[in-house]
Amino acid sequence: MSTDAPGRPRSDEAHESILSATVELLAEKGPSDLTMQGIASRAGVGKSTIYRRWDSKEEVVMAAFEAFVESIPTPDTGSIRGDLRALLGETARRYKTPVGQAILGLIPELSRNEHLAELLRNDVLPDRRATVQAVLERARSRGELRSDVDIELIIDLLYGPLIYRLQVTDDAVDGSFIDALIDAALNGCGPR
Amino acid sequence: MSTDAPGRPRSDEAHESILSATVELLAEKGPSDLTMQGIASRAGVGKSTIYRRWDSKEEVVMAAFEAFVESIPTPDTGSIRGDLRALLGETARRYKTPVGQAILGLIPELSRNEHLAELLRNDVLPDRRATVQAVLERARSRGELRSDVDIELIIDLLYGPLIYRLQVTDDAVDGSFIDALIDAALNGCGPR
Amino acid sequence: MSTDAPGRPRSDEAHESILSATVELLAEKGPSDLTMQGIASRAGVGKSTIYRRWDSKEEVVMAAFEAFVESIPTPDTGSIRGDLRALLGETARRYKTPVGQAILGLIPELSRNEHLAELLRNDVLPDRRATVQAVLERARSRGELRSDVDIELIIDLLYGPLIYRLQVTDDAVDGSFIDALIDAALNGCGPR
Amino acid sequence: MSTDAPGRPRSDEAHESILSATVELLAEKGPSDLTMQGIASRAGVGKSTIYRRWDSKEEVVMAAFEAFVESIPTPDTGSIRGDLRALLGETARRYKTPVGQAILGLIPELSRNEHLAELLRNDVLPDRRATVQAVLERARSRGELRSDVDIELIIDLLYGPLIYRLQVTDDAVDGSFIDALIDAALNGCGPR
DNA sequence: TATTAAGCGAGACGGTACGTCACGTCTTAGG
DNA sequence: CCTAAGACGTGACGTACCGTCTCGCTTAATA
Repeated sequence: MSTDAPGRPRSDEAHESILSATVELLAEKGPSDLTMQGIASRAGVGKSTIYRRWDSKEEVVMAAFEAFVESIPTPDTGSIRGDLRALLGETARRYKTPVGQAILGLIPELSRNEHLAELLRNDVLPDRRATVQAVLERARSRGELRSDVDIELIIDLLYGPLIYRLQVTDDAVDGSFIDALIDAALNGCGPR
Repeated sequence: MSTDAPGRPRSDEAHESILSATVELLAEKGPSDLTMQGIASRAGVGKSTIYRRWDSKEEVVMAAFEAFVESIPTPDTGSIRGDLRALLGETARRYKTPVGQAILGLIPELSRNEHLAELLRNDVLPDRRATVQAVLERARSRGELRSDVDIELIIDLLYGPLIYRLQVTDDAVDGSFIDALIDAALNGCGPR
Repeated sequence: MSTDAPGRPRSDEAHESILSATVELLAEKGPSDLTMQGIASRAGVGKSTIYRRWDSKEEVVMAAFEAFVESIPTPDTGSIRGDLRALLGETARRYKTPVGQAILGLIPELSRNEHLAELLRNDVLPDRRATVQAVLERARSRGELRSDVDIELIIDLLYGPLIYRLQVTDDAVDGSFIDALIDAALNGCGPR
Repeated sequence: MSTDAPGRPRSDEAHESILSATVELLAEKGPSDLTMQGIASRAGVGKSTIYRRWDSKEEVVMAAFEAFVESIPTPDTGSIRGDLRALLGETARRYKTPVGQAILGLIPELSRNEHLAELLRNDVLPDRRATVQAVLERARSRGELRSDVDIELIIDLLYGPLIYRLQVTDDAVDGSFIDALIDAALNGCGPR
């Protein structure tokens, strides 16, 4: 008994080489110089092999993104400050790589492409949320956080400024910025 | 005596109808269906009349943005919470408009297009910075802020999460979020 | 003891359904909309089953032609006029059918495809030549033709105008045209 | 007062270089290796400049034909045999050229493409008819033809065999064939 | 008042990428 | 070794925009 589809199965090799080629070309030339023919020839593949799997360039890029971004490991340094410093540092580091830059370049696509947005919101963000949540739970049990803190809010509070700097102002995102950011998030800017 | 350039002067009417057409088309069809020919024919203008004024579609959109988004008035409600609530509420409202969406879509272009980045960083951001600074100065003189607070940091802390939500997570950016954001920025999430 | 090739023998059923499908599709959609995939799926056959038997689409079509066009029976009415009228009438009738139209459509392929041209010239034309020759020999023995008449020339003289009308001018090819053609071929257009 | 269309006029230079490139490539590589991109780059022209003028490759080829095949001059040798020999000889010569071959290849398209058929029947055939008619009228006035001869029939009788040979049988179309053809058309093949 | 020089709407220009389609070959599992 | 199915690499198709160029025509300041 067989449950396979009839005919020649799709090539895993082609699948992967398409995604690799996409990542490489994004890193080398940026999203606006990414072409389907370019991906195809870098991957050693026909264009139709790409279109058989995805409907548009954006979907290919998103698939490449998913394949590329493995989960950031959950840090456990014993303090919330250490954990967050590790987490944000690694996040910043990744987004500064060429591929990370390319991924940032995809963000505005989210508002146009519902499928892409769903992919991100269902597959990528929950993963990050789980990591941050683990860190915050431990912090709360150590009394480093108020008990009523909203996890979504604190994610926004930490990642929002980080991505904002990387994208918009291009100000430095270094250790001292991350420390200041954590400090502000924990202590606030109001009078003590 | 005249210092005018010789020849027929550029038509203010054409200028404005181009920007209006751009805004209309952005609103109607979204940024990715915006074409120069589309702008030109909606505006009743030749394409070269557009290219005589701007170098690319992005610059037209940016100009439409500048023309459309007049400076947000500096609020003065008597408390930092009220002022920030007004400021962030208006900012969020504007970014939710079609043109605001289009502007958000230009963000990734910033890392590739130095001219665009300069436009934004020289013309738009300082304006906002001045507004926020005025609000914060008054707050500081009322004792609502620590004296050593970093104005860049607090801008990041307020606008970063806001834009992050609008762009990435598409979570609600409403009054209660803004209140929570202000609260977190002022009081922090750490133990009291 | 067996002298057959090893393995599963080729399916006669597949063979015939390919040729039938080819004829049907030629009749329905014309040669330029004929695709191998179309033949295969109409025949309920895989593309490679076709390519195992023929090297190209043209050869499939030619094979379909051979299978479809059986030889026109040699008429014997007692006069050259009657014989030629029967022969040309039947030829015209066949070329007016959808499949006949499709065959006419293959003619220009002859100058590009040597293999196709050979097939036609070795298999189809000699057959026709023999038929015409039989008719003419009888006519000559009855004194209805000059003794030195060139059979190739008279074939050209009869079939050329017929096919020319069918293909090029789309003028009527009916009984009275055929009569006029035969008359002209026998008596000429010069003064009596 | 101006009757010009608005906007930049179409370039005659581009027009002609497209047709020349088409003819060159037909001659060099044959009709089946003729591509639009090939024509465009040989002509130093964008593909859209071609598509702005013609709807398909076939129409480009037809236009190249019209541009290439200027009208055959009406011969006047003093005898019908001489005139027809000149006319058919020149016709045969032209159809043997690469472009002529390409035109022959277009014939089956006539039964599918009404626009193409009209082009041929309105522009090309009447011209030829007029030429033949002039020759035949003179012949008739010299008593070289019966008075009741049907001009369409004699055109078919002369051109049909000629094209038939060129297309189908690939037999020689030379001086002696043309002489025999004229002789048969004038005197017929029946007994004297 | 006539000249002049740039702007104007229109639309053609040379390009380039798109997504589709058919080609002829290859690779499955099964007969 | 055949079969049906269908994926494969290739390459042409015709479309849509890009940003530039070329028309004939305003439009105002200058001479």
